[in-house]
Formats: sequence, C-alpha cells, structure tokens
Amino acid sequence: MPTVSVENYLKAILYLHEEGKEKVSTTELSERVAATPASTSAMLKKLGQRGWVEHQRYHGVQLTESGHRIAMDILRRHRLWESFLVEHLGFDWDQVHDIAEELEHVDSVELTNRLDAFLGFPKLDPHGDAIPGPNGRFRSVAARTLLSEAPRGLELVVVGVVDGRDAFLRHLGVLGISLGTRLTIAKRHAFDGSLEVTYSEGEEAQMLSPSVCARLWVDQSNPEPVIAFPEED
Amino acid sequence: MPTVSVENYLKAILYLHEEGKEKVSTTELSERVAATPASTSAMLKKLGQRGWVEHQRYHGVQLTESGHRIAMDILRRHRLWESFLVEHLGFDWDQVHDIAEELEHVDSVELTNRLDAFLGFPKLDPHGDAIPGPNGRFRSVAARTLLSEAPRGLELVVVGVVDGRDAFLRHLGVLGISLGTRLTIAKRHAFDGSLEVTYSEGEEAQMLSPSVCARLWVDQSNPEPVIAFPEED
DNA sequence: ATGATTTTTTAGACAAGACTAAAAATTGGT
DNA sequence: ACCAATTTTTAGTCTTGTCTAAAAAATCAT
Repeated sequence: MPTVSVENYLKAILYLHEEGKEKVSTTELSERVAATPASTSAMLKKLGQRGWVEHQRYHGVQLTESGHRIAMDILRRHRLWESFLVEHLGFDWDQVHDIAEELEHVDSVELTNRLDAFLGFPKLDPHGDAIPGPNGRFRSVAARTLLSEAPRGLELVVVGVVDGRDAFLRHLGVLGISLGTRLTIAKRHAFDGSLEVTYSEGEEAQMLSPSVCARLWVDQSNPEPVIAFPEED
Repeated sequence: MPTVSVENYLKAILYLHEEGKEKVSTTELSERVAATPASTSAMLKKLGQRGWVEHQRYHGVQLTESGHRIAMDILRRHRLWESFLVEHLGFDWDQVHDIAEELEHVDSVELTNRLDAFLGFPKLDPHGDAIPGPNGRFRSVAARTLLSEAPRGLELVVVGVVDGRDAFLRHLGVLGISLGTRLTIAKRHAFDGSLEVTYSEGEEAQMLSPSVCARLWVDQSNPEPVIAFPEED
C-alpha cells in the first residue's frame, strides 16, 4: 500500500507519459510534484527498489507494469470523484481538481467500484478525459467520434474527415496526418480548445487547431470490451 | 490546518468526552488511537501548545473551545460520509466505519456543506448517532422521541413515561431517573440495544436495559433551531 | 574534443510521529 | 504516612519525506 506521497509521484509520471514523454526527467517530475530535484531523486531510488519504476541514473524514469497499474487506479479514483463532485454535488468543473486530489488517496477497491456503479460507469470525466475501468485500462469510446470530442490518454486512429476540400486535405498532409494515422491526445488547452497530440510513430508533440480537430473522425485504436461491475481484471 | 494524526487524537478525545469522561487519561487515549502512552504524551504536549486541549501533567486532558470545534467538524464529516456510503452506495451500516475514517480527513468546508445538502441535512447517521451541523453543534431532534430511538451525544431531558405501572416507576427511582432528569447517551451496545447513559449531574455512567429505554420519552435539553445550508455559525 | 553549462545525484540536516527503555510522579493499601 | 504498584513523562532512536549545499555526470558549443 503506497503512501500518499508515493501515489503522487506515480500519478505525476503517468500524466507525463500521457503527454507523450516516454522517459521522464528528474527535473520535470520535480516540478510536477512541487518538490526539489534532490527530493525527487531520492524518491525515484525508492520507487525503483519497490519495482514501480525503471530508473536509469541520469537518463529518466518510466513506469513499470505494476507502477502503471497503481497509477491508473489513482487516475481512476481521481476522475470518478471529479465526476461525482460535478454531477451530484453541483460543483463547477474547474473547482473540483484540488478536492479530487485528496479524495483519490482514499484506498478502498470496494468504495471505488461502488462509486463507479453509482455514477453509471462513466467513460469520461467532466473535463472530457477518459476514466480507467476496474481493470486499470481505459474503457472504449463509441466508434467514430470527432477528435475534438475524444478523451485524452487513449490511442486513437484517424478514420475519416468531415470536410473533403483539397485545401484541408493538403493541410493534413503538412501535419503528417492521413487515414490510419494513430495518435493520442496529450493536452487539451482550455483557452481555445486546441489540442496537443502525439503520433504513435514519431517523437514530437503536434499542436492541432480547433478547426482541424472538429473535422477529423477518430476511433479507438484497440477497442476493449466495456468491463461491467463488479467483474475484475 | 491539523494533520491527520492530530485530527485523530482530537476526535478520540471527543468520543471519550461523549462517553461521559470529563478528563481523559493518557493511557485511555493511547488505547483509542492505537499508540503507546509515550507517543500520546508527546502529542498531548503539542496539542496543548496549539491551544486545542487543556492538559495538566499527570491529570488528564480536556478539549478547549477551539479543539472541540475542530473535533466536532471531524465528527460531522465522518457521519455525513457514513450516511452517504450507506444510503447512496449501498454499503451495510457495519462496513462503513473504516472508509469514513479516511474520508473524514478530506478538508473542504465547501465539500462538507454540499454533501450535507445532497443528503438532505440528515440529523442522524446510519447508526442512530447525531450529526453535527455546519455550526459545529448537534442539530435538534424531533420533540419527544423514545430514549431507545434518540441519538448519542446530545443532552436529553426525560419528559414522560410510556408505562405508568408502579413497578416501573419504582425501578426508575432506583435508577435515579424522574421527570426532568437530564442525561446523555454515551454508548449504544449493538448486541441487545442497551444503552450506557451519563447523568448531567453526577459522575458515573449508568447502564439501561432495552425495556427501560423503550418506555421513556425524552426531548432535547437545549433545543437549537435547525441551521439551513448554506448559513454558517 | 574539451571546457562551460545544465542536470542529476549524494551528503547532511530537519520535522513529524512513532517506538522502547528508563525515570518520575501519582495512587492505593495497610 | 509510607512503600508498592500503576500511570505518565522523558530520553533517545527510527522512518518517511522534505530541504540546502556540494559533488558528479551528461550535454552543448565552439
């Protein structure tokens, strides 16, 4: 049973992975958890010993299978609580993060699963981000959603375009997007709805404007059947 | 903002007060918080410095006004969460204590008040214990409830008897109970429903059988108007 | 490729909260 | 009132997680 502090580090690493960073640097991680690089370095040593991260000195960390599973559970609890706070207690979507940050550390599988059922097994939280299921994996989304409506964190595949004009298709070519391109939403910018995506092949994150995102049909890359409560992994 | 550990000590002292102990001994407290007397002694020193308890070395502790207020807030959160778990997530009443023990430490006035409203401003939790309102005091109960139905922790006054037979009235005399006697439920024994009560005048706790409790009408000793959300103290 | 800069790790200290062992104060029995 | 038993406190240590300052490794620019 990880401590609150350990859970926060694992969660931060998962977020950075979701944003497209394969290997996470000590400095970047230290900023996310609001600690010094020195403290982070010490924590990474401990996380490595417990088998939750793969850490090569001076070369960044990566979650292991078991570390990833723990982090996904935390993310699951966080997003379920956010949904509860908005849908049932009437909070605004931008007020719930800090409270969910505390609630997510309440560690009870039974509580989490019952909360999930109470909420109707939601696939997305109030921010449009995907909620992991009880098996620690994201649940499928409906086939063919607009990229602008799709959840963060899920690998998606481009299956069509809304607007077939040459100018748009040429623009897609410049962006390196075609039918079959696989990508993941790394970040959603609240200001204008533009998205940062990472391509499954290739290194860098790419910024897509709202008008591009609203013209691309996507589907989940590897659809998993929805897992119904109370079934476990 | 008290730490989780501090909150647990304050809550334990409140519980012991509610059970009729005016002054709480170090050893008794240490058993409640599952720590050694030595650790407890160190903590009491700290709580005293922060003004949350009155501690006379070797002579027990007592909550101060501000300590009492904090402890009542914790009790409020604990019992609200227990209500939520039972009524909305379908837990059994005997499964919720440990989970509520964790949830109670999530510190957000806004969250607590919204949860209260969501539950419909309940006066009693699933165990029949009184839930403090947002002002840190217990809410009134309906006038003239049976002692067997009354909440723990509230000062009650005996206002009538169901059964007027001589034998019963003589028995009440032996127990030191008459019309106007003021008492508080200290403990509810789940096994047979018998109650331990403390008289407002006089030292010792008294055990009352279920049949006695079901024949006594009581009312709240000092009724407070129900405080409606979102109004504060 | 080597010296300067940046990043990461180590070393040493500190606070919170727990423990054990030992000392001090209180209480109870005769 | 005094000695024995109990209760409480003090002293010293440990763990977790944090910090600052300094050392070590990696990276970058010319």
